[in-house]
Amino acid sequence: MLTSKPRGTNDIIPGETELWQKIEAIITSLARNYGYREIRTPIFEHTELFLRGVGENTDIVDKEMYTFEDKGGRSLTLRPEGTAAVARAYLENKMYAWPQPVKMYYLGPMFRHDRPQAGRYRQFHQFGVEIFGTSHPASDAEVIHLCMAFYQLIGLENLELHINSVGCPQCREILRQKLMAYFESHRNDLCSICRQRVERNPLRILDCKNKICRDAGKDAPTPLDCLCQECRDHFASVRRYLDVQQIAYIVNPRLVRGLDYYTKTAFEVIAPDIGAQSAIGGGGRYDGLVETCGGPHIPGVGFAIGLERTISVIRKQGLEQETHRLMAFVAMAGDTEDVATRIIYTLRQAGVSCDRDYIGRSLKAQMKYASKINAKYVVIVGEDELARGNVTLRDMDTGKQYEVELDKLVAEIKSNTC
RNA sequence: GUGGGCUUAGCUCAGUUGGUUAGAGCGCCAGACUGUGGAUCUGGAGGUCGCGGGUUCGAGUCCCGCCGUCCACCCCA
Repeated sequence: MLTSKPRGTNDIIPGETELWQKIEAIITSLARNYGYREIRTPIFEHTELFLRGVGENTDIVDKEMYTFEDKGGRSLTLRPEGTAAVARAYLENKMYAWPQPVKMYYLGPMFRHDRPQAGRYRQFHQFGVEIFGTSHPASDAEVIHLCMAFYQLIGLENLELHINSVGCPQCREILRQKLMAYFESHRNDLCSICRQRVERNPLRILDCKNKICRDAGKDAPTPLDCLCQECRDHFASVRRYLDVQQIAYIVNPRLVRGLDYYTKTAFEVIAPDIGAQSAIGGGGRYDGLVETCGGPHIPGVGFAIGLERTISVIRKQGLEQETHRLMAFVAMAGDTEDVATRIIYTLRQAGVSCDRDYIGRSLKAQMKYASKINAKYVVIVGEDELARGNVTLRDMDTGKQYEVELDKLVAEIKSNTC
């Protein structure tokens, strides 16, 4: 259909872009404030990057990638997330030779071929940050702090920060063994889906929403039970930093993140009341990722925030602010278009936003239109006033109006608004 | 990929047991003694009833398929 957008995509139209721009402005200044610099990577990458970076057994790679062949027969994929590409760019641009750590942020569209629903789209937008080159727990905490600071600046309330540690690969393997053994003996108490998970992905049984599985998994080992000493210390340290920064969090031993590259710290921000897809942001540490992409062993930590979901919370909580209004509408009464045109030019030069009628409306209709577009002032350029060297300035909020000399118009509007 | 709901004007929705030219509210455009918005009143424009089949003398209405959309599952932002 010529008149319908591809499934799961969205037009962001006037009336909405204002909010996006505001969020983008917050992101830019916030990231700079924390010492992050922007990176812009391609919208598509070699498919291989995501296969290895994100993990072949993840759902993202398994069934959600927009993969296509270019004319040279190369397999390319629209990026389903940001971290793998940033890791690639880190290596390709030899950033390991830069002063470490390297702190970067990105902002842009991601693509996943999912079935759309509330809070889930095939093209959606993420704001994310990455720190490469340090495994210091303070960097985990900083990333979490930055994440929460973003929501705070946006004005969101009632968010839950869940944190956990999924350990290093060694801890994870121990956990896997323990879980398989545990759920093997509780197999009959699981839902049909989780029964299949026992061998395939026992970790996910932990956060199954089914009550039966919750009960069955009540005494199951969690990642926290299997941490090695190093991972245990790291997690404790991250928590201390969070405490020092007075960030409220919930330790959720059942928090398991879906992407293969996560190690140690994992966190997720939950917003109740926006439907089933309530995770508005999440992240964690990925010490193995750069190595997986063919580089040296370089630790990393970061997060990604879903902008559509964030906006959904903004709307739910009634936080949308009024947009910038047009300062002046220049209305014409009689044969005054030449003068009006010059006035518009002068106003715009002076930084006063203004507009005019283009379809030959009557003065009344021009007033009506000015009112509808919520202009602050109407400048009435009429023959009578012009004879006196004046125009009429009408305040559309108060309804008061008076004549102003032509060359004092800009100053008059500016003095009233500043 | 799986399941369920929904599809009539720009938007929200009516539309009788199937029966002539498919309606309302809001919005849009205009008018109410010709230079003044919001209120009120009046008028106007705007619909292949999502698409394709089928049943019927006759389908917006009943049946089937498809598309789209919404919600949920899986999973994730």
